[in-house]
Amino acid sequence: MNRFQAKFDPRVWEVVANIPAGQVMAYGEIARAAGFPRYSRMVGASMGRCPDALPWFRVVRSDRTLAFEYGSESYREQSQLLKQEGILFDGKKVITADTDDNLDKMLWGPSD
DNA sequence: CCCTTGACTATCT
DNA sequence: GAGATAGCCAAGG
Repeated sequence: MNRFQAKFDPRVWEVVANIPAGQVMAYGEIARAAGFPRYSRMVGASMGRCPDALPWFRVVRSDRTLAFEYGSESYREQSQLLKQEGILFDGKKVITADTDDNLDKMLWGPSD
């Protein structure tokens, strides 16, 4: 087991694994959904060592840009995978079916 | 124990 | 809208 399994990870794993295809989620959103409101950086740190099974490419920044440097190899890999999921790009930003807050409701139900 | 670093975020200029 | 700042938590040197 790698460092991914440290402390809070199991929930993060679940949340990330449950991101629907064609949708993306921000680090902070994942952290919050997993029950760790301020752990966006920890999520990112863990994602860096995540197993292949995790759909890491569905994880983006809060502004919906990719976390990698624009044009880098990782960036292109992620963008390509996202495109395969049907996600389009608006320059550096990904375009999803809607905003990420509806994803929150998809996962946890319309609580409001 | 102090400092740096990191797939972050919100806020201010 | 882009760049700079401050807050944030954990891990490693």
